[in-house]
Amino acid sequence: MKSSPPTKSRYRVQSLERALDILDVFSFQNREMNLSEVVRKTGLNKTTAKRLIANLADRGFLQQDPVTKQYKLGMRLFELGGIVFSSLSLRQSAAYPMTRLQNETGATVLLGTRMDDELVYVDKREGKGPIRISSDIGWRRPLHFGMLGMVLMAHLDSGEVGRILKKDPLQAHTPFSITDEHALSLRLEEIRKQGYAVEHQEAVEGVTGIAAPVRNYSRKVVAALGIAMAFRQNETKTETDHLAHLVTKICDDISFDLGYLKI
Amino acid sequence: MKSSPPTKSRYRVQSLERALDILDVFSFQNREMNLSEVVRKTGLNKTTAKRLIANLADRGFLQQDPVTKQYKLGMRLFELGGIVFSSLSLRQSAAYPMTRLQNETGATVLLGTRMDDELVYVDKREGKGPIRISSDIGWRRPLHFGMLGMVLMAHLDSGEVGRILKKDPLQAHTPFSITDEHALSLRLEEIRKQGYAVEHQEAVEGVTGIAAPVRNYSRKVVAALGIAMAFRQNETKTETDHLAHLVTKICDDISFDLGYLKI
DNA sequence: AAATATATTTCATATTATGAAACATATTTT
DNA sequence: AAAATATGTTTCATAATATGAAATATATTT
Repeated sequence: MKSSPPTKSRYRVQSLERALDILDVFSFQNREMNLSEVVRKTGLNKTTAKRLIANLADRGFLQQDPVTKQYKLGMRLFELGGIVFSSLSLRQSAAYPMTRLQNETGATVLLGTRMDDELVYVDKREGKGPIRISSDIGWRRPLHFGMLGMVLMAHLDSGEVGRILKKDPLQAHTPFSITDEHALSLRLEEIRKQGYAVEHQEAVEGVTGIAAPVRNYSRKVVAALGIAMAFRQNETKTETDHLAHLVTKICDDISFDLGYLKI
Repeated sequence: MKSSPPTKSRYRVQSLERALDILDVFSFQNREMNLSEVVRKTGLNKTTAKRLIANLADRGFLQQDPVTKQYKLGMRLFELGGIVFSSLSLRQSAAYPMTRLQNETGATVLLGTRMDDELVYVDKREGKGPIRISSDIGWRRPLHFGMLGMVLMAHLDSGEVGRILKKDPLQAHTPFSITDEHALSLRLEEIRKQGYAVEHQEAVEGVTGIAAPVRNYSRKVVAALGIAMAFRQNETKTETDHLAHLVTKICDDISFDLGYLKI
C-alpha cells in the first residue's frame, strides 16, 4: 500500500493529497495507529507524516490518545459525516412516506429544509385536486414563508429568529399573512407546543397548510413536511385535527428512519 | 469569517490548513456552495480555492453537482464519519446492557471487536463467581480465540478467514480447541445459522462461553459480546438456550442503539 | 447588446513544504 | 543492566511546489 495512484487532475496539491492519504489509511478494522504505522502504510517521510498528522489533529480530523500515542479519526469527521448523512437520508427516508401521505389525503405534499437562512423545497408530491401549488423542488422562499417556514422558524435557536427577520423582514403575501414580529413569536410558541402548524391563506390565498417538523438522530429539526390544500371556510376542528395527526405521524416515521428516538 | 485563527502548533502546512478551512465552511445550513461563495467565506485566492477544491473533490471529500456547479460535502466524509461514529457508540451503547447482563447471569461479560485482524477486548464486567477470566480491556488475542473470536470470524467476508488463518494459524489452547480448518468452517457456518456461539473449554479450560454479534446501522458486525462462566458437565440444553437467548437479546439491544434495524 | 458575475487556465516567482540528519525517548532483547 | 532496536521530536538548508495576478472563457443579469 504505497502512495495512491497519481491523480490525473492537473490541479494537484501534494501536501493535501498526502494528508488525505493519511486519513484514507484509517478504517474500521484499523482504527488506531501510531506515527510509525502511518509512515509504513502511506510510504511518506516520517517528518512529513508527523507534520501533516499534527495539523489534522489540531483541526479535529484526527485525535491522539495521549497515553498510547495512537491516532484515530477525529470528531470533526464525525460532524462533517453527519451533515452528509442527514442530507443523504432526508429525501430517501421521506420518499415513500410522502407518497403515502399524498394518497391518504389527496393534498399536495411538500418537504422543505433550511439552507442559508432560506426555505428550500426538497421534494414534493403533486395533489390530485384542481389546485396547483406553485412550489417546485429547489425553489427558495423566505424562511418565514408558509407552513414549512413557520415550523422551521419555530425550532431555531433563540436569537436566530431575530437575525433572520432583520435580514429578511416579514412581508404580506396575502391579506392574512402575519407581519407583526410579536404576533409571529406567539405563533411560533404555539407551534412548538402543539407539535405542528396549521395555516389558512397566510402564504397563498385560498390555500390551507398543515406541517410538522422532521428530526434526525441528533434530535435536531432538519426539515419540515406538510400538506397544502384548498382552503374550506367550513372545515371543522375535528377534520383539521385528523389531518394534523396524519402529518405528524408521517413526520415521526421519517424522523425515526433518520435515527431519532422519542425517548 | 476570514481565515481561521493561526494555529499555535509549529507544524503548519498552509495548503492543508486552507483545505480544511474549505471543508469547515460547509455546515448543515450551508450544504451547497459554488466556488465564489467558498472564496468569499474563506478569504482564499480564487485560484488557490479552486485547486484545493478540485483535489478534495477528486478524493470524494467534496462533490460537485455537474448541473448547478455547486459543491457539497462528499461521501468519503460520510464513510470516515461512520467509522468514528461506530467506535464512539460501541462502548457507550454497550455500557449499560453489559452491566444488566452481568447482573442477570452473574457471569463475566466481555465485549470484543476486530482490530488489525486481531480480537481486542473493548470492555468487560467482572463476574461474581470464584472464576476470574484473565481477559482485560485492551488485551489482544488471535481472531479465532474463544467465543468472541468465533463470532467475529463467522461474520467475515469469505476469503478473509483463509487469509487470517494463514497469518495466524489455529492453535490448541486447551485439549478441546479446534485446530482443524475444516472443522472450524463448519462451526462458523453453525454460528451464522444459530445467531450465537456456544463454546466449552475451547479457549480456557473449565470455562464455557456464549457470545453473539453486535451490528451497526450499516448492518455490519462491529463487535461480539459474550459471557464466560465456569464449565458445568451436567448443564442442560434448556439452561444453555436460556443464557444464549439472554446474550442475543442484549446484543440486539445494543445493535438497535447503534442504528441497526432488523427489518 | 452591454455589463456583471463566475469559472478556468497560464506562468513567473518566492514562499513554503520537504526530508536528511541529529537527537530524545521508549521498548525490547541479550 | 547494558545493548540494541524501535519510535517520536526537532532543526535547518534546499529546491520543489504552492501561490496568485492576470488573461481568457463562460454564464447570468441588466
